[in-house]
Amino acid sequence: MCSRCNYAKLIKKSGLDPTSNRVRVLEAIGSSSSPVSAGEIAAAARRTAGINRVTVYRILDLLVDRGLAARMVGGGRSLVYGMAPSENHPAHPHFHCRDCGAMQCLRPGSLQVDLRAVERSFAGEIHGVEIRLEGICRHCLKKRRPARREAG
Amino acid sequence: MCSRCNYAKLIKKSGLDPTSNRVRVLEAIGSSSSPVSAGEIAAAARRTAGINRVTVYRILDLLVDRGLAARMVGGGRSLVYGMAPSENHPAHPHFHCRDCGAMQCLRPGSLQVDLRAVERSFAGEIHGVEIRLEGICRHCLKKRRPARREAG
DNA sequence: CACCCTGATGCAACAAAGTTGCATAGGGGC
DNA sequence: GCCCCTATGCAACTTTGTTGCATCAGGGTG
Repeated sequence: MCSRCNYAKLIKKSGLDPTSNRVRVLEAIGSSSSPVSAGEIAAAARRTAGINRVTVYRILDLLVDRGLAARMVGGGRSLVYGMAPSENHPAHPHFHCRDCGAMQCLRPGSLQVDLRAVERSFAGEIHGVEIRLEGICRHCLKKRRPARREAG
Repeated sequence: MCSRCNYAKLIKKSGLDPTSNRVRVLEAIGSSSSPVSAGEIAAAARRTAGINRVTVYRILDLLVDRGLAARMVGGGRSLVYGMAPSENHPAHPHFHCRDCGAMQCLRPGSLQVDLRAVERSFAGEIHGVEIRLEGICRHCLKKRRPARREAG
């Protein structure tokens, strides 16, 4: 989503050592236009240098834990990772297409929730919100009704 | 969440045969006060009669596919299942506690989103929305600051 | 009733995803 | 140099989910 982020700085700000592996993992997440799976992250990180599967999992846990990355459901049973909200990566809802399984990030702010109501009635501390839309993306819609104009 | 649901009828309405396994799986989901994992569902269903692991997975896929159940991320990497919105189970947001990992269902309607804005700008078809709050539940808050009154 | 078809289920083997324990390497302080 | 700490790798393992195939129950047809 963003290639001008200083990932090392982000990591440092969260109190972690910005090792090259960590930077590469976060970079893999941040430079993708939509959330990515652990496997894809490992593959991407491996393209620039060797990295072990286990290391990727451990780093992902760290990043999620420190609030640098966000874990969510992809299509089916898979889990995917995206950048957690930060300066260059504003919070945004996600859309999952039931047909092709693709996930996409929606425009930040395209969907607002009013947290104040819950905060009044809910006795815990709220740190974040994740909104996920489910449906059919425009590509799949087009495939389904290819002759819409003629069919009327 | 609800024990007066007629699960068999729900299943039938979706066009599926209400076999006893399917009813038991949906019942396991619907009678839990918070979303449950596939493993827990299998265990619950097994309490009333034998059921195979594979069958549970297959039924879960079916239920999710037919919109009877909803799949979401639990704590960490786990996936959990809850009732999809229906008559007796209105849509509601979920809360996940970072500390204890527990998930809870919030009151239906405690959090509203205005879909119209997205629908105007988004070129796909939206079928559903899932809202997930992340934070610390009140039990864990209490554990963290046990002597709040005295500490001031 | 025998026959056949269909869909649901079970079983076993498999594959993928994630985890654990332990060894090693590198950096900082003594 | 020595010690300690953390990050990483590696191999083995567990858990979770999937596939292929056999079986079984039910429903229709002769």
